[in-house]
Amino acid sequence: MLQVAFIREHKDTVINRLKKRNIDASQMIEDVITLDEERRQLQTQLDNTLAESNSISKEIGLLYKSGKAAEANVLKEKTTQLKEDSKSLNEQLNAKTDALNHLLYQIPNVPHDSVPTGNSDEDNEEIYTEGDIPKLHDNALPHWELAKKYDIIDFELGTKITGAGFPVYKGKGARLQRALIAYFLDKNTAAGYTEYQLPLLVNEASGFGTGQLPDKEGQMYHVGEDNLYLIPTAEVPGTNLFRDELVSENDLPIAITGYTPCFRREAGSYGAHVRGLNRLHQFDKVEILRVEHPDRSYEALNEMVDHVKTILKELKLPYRILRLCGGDLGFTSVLTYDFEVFSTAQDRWLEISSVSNFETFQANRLKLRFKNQDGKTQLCHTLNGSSLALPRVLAGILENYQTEDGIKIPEVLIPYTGFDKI
RNA sequence: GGAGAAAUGGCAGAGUGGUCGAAUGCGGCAGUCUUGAAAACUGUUGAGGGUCACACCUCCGGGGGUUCGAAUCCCUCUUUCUCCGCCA
Repeated sequence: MLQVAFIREHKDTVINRLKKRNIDASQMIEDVITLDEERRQLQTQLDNTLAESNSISKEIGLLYKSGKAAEANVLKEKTTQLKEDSKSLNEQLNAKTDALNHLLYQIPNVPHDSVPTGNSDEDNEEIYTEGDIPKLHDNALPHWELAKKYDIIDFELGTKITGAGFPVYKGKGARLQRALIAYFLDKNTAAGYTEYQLPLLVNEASGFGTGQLPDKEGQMYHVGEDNLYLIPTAEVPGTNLFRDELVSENDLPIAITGYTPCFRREAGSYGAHVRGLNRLHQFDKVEILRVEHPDRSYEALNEMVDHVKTILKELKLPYRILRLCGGDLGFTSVLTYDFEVFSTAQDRWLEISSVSNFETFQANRLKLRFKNQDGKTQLCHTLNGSSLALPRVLAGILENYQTEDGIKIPEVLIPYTGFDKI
């Protein structure tokens, strides 16, 4: 969430930048400022009341010590009113703080200056393309047909044992998945990211820390009995590693990577665009995640983009990079680059990676800070990106690498699969 | 799952009703010494709110209570450790 002090000092910038998301936040921003002022007033009143009551208590202690019990008892009566006052002030303060926070949770992050204004994915800005779109033979198939033809992914079996959106990978399909995971992790660790294996279920505090809670609980699977959530992305456990941490400036940057399955309810998504591997309830993803000094978080963002580029280049998949417009930008993000692979058989672009800088938006909630050279504590910047999401990369490989007599395996993956063709 | 013990600053660890935001050690930072470093010595060093700056307020696992006053007493939750049971 945004910092109140920042809102107070940059009111107009905040309102103007939020217009990029097509929202008029002026009323909310005014309300935040008013609530915060009221909150601080109450805080001061409460502090003064407590200060008075503290000093009387000290006096009482001294009087008892010197045997003046009668005088002490007179003072005791004075504290009764103070106690009532502080109790009521405290209740008011809590109510005010809750109202302020409730409002702050509803305000999305302030988009970067370079983010284009816009409503939908049509307004995203294409900033880079690479790779040739292959010319496929006449009988080229979309990946869900290929999956059936070569018996490598079984969607019906998944539906039987769990439900739609839980595919079963078989034989060379399963092996190709494992190869991709290992390949991605190897690329990420070679680039300096430390590999982590993270819990797949998280508690409420973690969901809250990365912004899935409150409000978006409907998107996560919930284990009611233990009040745990299945992670929708490794971002949740990965970022929460640093919740309530005060790191040293020398510890920065922190760069981690992890493979996890991801679970998303995707309530309300149906239709042709969710066929096959395009949208699933359970899928695999390798994530990269960084905690950065505020001065170099954009440099880090570019490094992450370059890193993903080299992977796609090695896989020889045609892709493009988009700068997301305000309307398509995630709630917590300042600036996001989406990577899309061209699916030749479906004749459409498939999103396979999303690389974002959140600046202090997550760190503020997480209380993830570092001590700067002046000894002051300061919020870190957090960033993350997929490197990469499996199903659509798999779909891209299957569709773009198909030939009349089988699907070729990208060269860099052969050491991992142990075969060069499906 | 049963029984017992514990949770204190970046870490370790003292503190059982008032002058305790908290001894001490380690670590960090600054300095002295040194060609430089190490060692030694000296000083300094928790977080949040608030203020122009002070003052002041809050925080000793979370929440609640007793008391004029709580790190300290009571209730409750969570977590950790030890023993027993179960188990990949």
